[in-house]
Amino acid sequence: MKRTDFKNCSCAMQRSMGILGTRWKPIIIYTLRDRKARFGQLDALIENISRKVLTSSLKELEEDGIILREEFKELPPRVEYALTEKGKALIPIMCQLAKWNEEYYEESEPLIL
Amino acid sequence: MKRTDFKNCSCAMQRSMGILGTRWKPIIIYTLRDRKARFGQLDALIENISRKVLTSSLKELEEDGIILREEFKELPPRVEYALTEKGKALIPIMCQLAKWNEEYYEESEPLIL
DNA sequence: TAAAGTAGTTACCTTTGCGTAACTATCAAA
DNA sequence: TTTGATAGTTACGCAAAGGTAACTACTTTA
Repeated sequence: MKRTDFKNCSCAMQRSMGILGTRWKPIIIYTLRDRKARFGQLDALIENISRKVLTSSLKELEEDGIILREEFKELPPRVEYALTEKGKALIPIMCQLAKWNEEYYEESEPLIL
Repeated sequence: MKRTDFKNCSCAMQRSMGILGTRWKPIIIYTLRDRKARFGQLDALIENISRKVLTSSLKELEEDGIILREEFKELPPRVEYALTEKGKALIPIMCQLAKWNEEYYEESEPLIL
C-alpha cells in the first residue's frame, strides 16, 4: 500500500498516516510550531537530519498543504517555511506527543546516573 | 539513523517518533482505543493491513511498553492485545489526529459527487 | 477422515525511507 | 580570481518497512 493509497482510505486515521506516518515529518512540523524557518535553520535545528530528507519531506508536506514555502527574490536567496492553517492545527497534537514521551521516558528506559 | 537511535535522542519528539514513526503503528493503537482485541480481530478491523506487518508491529509495540499481550491457555488458543497505561495515554492524541484529518479532508482532496 | 478456526511464522520479494558525499547556481566581498 | 553564503540537487546505496502467499500446530466438529 502506497502513501497515496493511505490518503484515500475510508478511515481518517489511515489518511492522517498517509500524510504524517514517517520518522521525520512530525519532527519538522514540531520544529515549525513557534517560528518560521529557513532551509539552513531547519537543517541546524533538527539534530541528525540530512539535507536530502529535509528537501523531500518539505516538498511532500507542501503538496499536502501542511507547510508554505515562501521564496524571496534576494541575493543570496532566502526561502522561508511556515505552517499553513492546516499545519497549525497540528501544533497542540505534536506538543502532546513530545510531552507524552517526557512523562513516560524513565519508565521504559531507566537511566544510569 | 536507526529506530533505536531515535529512542535515545535528546529531543522528546524524536524519541516519540522512534516508537511511533511508521504508517501502521498509530493505526493499531487507535484501533485499540476502546477495546481489547485478538489478533484476528485486529486483522479484520484494520483495512488492508497484512498479518506480517501486524505481527511485527505488535511485537515492537510490546517491547516499547505500549501494548500488553495476554495469552490464554485455551483451545483453540486465544490471545488478547490491550493498551498499557503508557499506551492509553496516547488515546486522546490519536483521536485528535483522526479528527484533524476529518476537518481538513475536503480542503485538500475535493470529492466528485 | 477431512474441514474449519485460532494465532501466528516463514520465505521471498519490492518499495520506501533514509544516509553520505559531491555538485550546482547565484552574487557579493576580499 | 577565489572564497563564502544560501538553498538546494544528484547519484549511489543500504536498511527498514511493507506485501504476498504458503505453511505450522492444535483441537473440535462434521
